[in-house]
Amino acid sequence: MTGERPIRLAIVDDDPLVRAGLRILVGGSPDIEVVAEAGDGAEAVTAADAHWPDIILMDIRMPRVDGLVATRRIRSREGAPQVIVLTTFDADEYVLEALRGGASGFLLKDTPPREILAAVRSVASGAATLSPTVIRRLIDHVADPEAGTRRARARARLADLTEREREVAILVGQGHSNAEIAGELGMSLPTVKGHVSRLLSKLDLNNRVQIALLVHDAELL
Amino acid sequence: MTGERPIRLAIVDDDPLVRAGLRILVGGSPDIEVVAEAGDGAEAVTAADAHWPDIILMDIRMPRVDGLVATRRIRSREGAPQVIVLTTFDADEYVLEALRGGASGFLLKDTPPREILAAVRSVASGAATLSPTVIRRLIDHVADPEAGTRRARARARLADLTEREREVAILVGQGHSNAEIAGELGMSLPTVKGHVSRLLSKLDLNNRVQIALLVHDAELL
DNA sequence: CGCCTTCCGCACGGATCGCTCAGGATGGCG
DNA sequence: CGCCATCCTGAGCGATCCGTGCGGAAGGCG
Repeated sequence: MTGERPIRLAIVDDDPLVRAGLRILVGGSPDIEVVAEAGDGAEAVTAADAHWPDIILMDIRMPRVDGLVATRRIRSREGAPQVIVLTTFDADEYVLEALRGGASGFLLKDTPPREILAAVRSVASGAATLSPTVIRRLIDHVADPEAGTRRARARARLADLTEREREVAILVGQGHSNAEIAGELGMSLPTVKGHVSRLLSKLDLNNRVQIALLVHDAELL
Repeated sequence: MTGERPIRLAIVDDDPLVRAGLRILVGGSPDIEVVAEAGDGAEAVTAADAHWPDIILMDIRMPRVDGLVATRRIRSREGAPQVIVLTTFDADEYVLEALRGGASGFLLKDTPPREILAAVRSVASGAATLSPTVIRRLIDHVADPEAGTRRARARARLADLTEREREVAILVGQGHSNAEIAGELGMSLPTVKGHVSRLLSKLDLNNRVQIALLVHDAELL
């Protein structure tokens, strides 16, 4: 990697001291070159357009336009630079919002300098880098025990249905009427009714909406 | 960390060669001690009970009981050991299922030996460790633009509803009948019908199931 | 084969849903 | 005040849904 052209880096932080620190940090690495700095999100967007960096180190809490919004704006273009969020706050909302906005990294400011540089290189080569606590947050978020067991329970209840019944249940879950289902599955309307009726009784439900909700909990799409 | 008692490690893989390789790898690290080995998921569960390791390196594809099921079983107990999944396959399903099952690590088998050891130590000290490609997968999953915008779109459609209409919509989304809604909100049955009817027309839908699905997309629970 | 079980299919009736039309209450505006 | 707009409320009626009952096809078993 060091034999290639240097990585073009932009630094975005409202605190001049932080920017200076990062600049000095990068100064020791000939394979990384600081091509732009910005003090808020608005400047960041224009700087990204003007200097086409490979990577942007982005703070979140900044005046005018914050880093999350700036990230989304920058990443919405084709061939946009990669964004690594670098902040003191690892609140769940921030992490998810940043990653959804297109960030490829999320580092806390207590990250050792060496690892910040490593993250820049790693993201430049296509990977993603997150601080350990951020990874933990992300895992907890997808692991969401509630959602997991709800799906499992729903699947269990749907387990001993006939193949035909399951097909009908899924179409009910899509919001189709009995007539539509009849057409879709090639059977008569009263037959569909029969299946729906059996579904209600087997699953101990009161109406088709509850069938639909159960199907969605089971994630049969 | 090296001054403490050694990390108790269990190795679970159906391939004796892989187990041997890992054993030799760990052999060079005095701070890690292999206390158990297992060749399938069932053995893994009993071994975890018998030897209470701190960390388990777990393969996924194994005869009888696979690593995902074994992970879930082991992690369902109090004070269970941490599990690091170590596999060649990084399919989305595997990653999510493993993390939901309680795994604290997910490494691909092409991970350099040094980093496997680092991951063991890191997880032992409470952090989580994922291979870069796995992190990428995880990010893509939470970033899922579809889910994010679906919620946003659903909210937008529900935005210009009356307060009363929204209340009715939510109860429809819970699977309640019109009569139940009437009781719940203290109005007459025909009134509820009127609201539902207006909901269908305003939202351009065909039946109450679709209202329910929209409410759930908007996450109004 | 005869018997049983399970599933699919269908028809009828009562219950529920969904549409249309309309009255009444509130608030803004000239 | 008169007028309009918006919202909540309600009644009548046709369409759809849901429950019950029944017949037929397919498979297991003595």
